[in-house]
Amino acid sequence: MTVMETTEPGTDVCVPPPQALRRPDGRDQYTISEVVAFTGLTAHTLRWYERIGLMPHIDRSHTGQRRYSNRDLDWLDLVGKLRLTGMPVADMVRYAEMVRAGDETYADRFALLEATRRDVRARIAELQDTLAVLDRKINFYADAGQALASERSR
Amino acid sequence: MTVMETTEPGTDVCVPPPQALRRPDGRDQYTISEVVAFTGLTAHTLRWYERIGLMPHIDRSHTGQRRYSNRDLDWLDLVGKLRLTGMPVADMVRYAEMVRAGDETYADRFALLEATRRDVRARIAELQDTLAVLDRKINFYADAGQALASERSR
DNA sequence: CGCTTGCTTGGAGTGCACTCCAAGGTTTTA
DNA sequence: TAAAACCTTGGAGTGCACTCCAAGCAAGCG
Repeated sequence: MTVMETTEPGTDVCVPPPQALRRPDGRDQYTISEVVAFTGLTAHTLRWYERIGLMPHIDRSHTGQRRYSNRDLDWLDLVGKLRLTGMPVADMVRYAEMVRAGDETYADRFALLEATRRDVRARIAELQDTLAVLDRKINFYADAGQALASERSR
Repeated sequence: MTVMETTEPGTDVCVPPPQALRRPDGRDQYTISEVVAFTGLTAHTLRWYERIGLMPHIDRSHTGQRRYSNRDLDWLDLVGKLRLTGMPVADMVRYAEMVRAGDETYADRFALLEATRRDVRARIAELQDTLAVLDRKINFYADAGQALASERSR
């Protein structure tokens, strides 16, 4: 009875989304469920993105169903990337608004992208720092494990 | 009258925490507000970490106030690093429980650290991918900005 | 035609990680 | 010694990013 539109929550142990399904080009009209398959987002989330102004206007079929274009999918790709950087959705909405506003926002958009790039570089540096800590700790655990093992066998 | 224990929310535009104040060694007793200064966490968060089992038992003064040790600060450093990786607090709690449980959890802890390292590497790769996208977009914007500027001056 | 599957809406609910509050006891500074 | 700053608790509140629900319309198939 109920709509089954979640992406299976069972077996997502080591698989990302199933390669996020490359979209077949040659078409420029996709239903929401196709977009779900391409992006790994849920239909809920896609509609929510639209409500909060994160999406441009999405075409509709004659019966009112959403028809996403390749352009829309490109935008969703960018949104996905920005999401990975930890950028708040509200900031992305502001960016989307600037895009809609047109040419006079070029400078601001440019600045926002550069600031984001700076943040991403900083986050990469932090993560590499963390990686170093993990490496040290893992080596320590490996050694300690050795010690424990030899103690046990003694 | 009220407790003033937030770290000033006004001017945090480009400063991280104020270098997170290196702790002066030679001591092994710190009040909660000193720990706030060292870690950049709020006192609220420190107490919350304790409630949920993320901290080992923290010493108390004879009147019941918390006295953090260097060991505790080291643990908070690790927690901070893990937090940067996006590890959920619940997972950190599980790790803390394993540490408390002792030797028989060595293998599990080792595995958890290695899995985390794998995740961190993956996230770094994602971010570098995103960086590439941003670079391309920024170059595009720079060119388009040039075009606009020359158009305006025409 | 009926059945299944898919899409629509606004609004309410969820989970996470804090964040704050009130009311009171403690410690430090003047 | 008095005022100011700091610490304690349990429980309630906040903000974000979804996530779900009910009720209903629509499309394809045997």
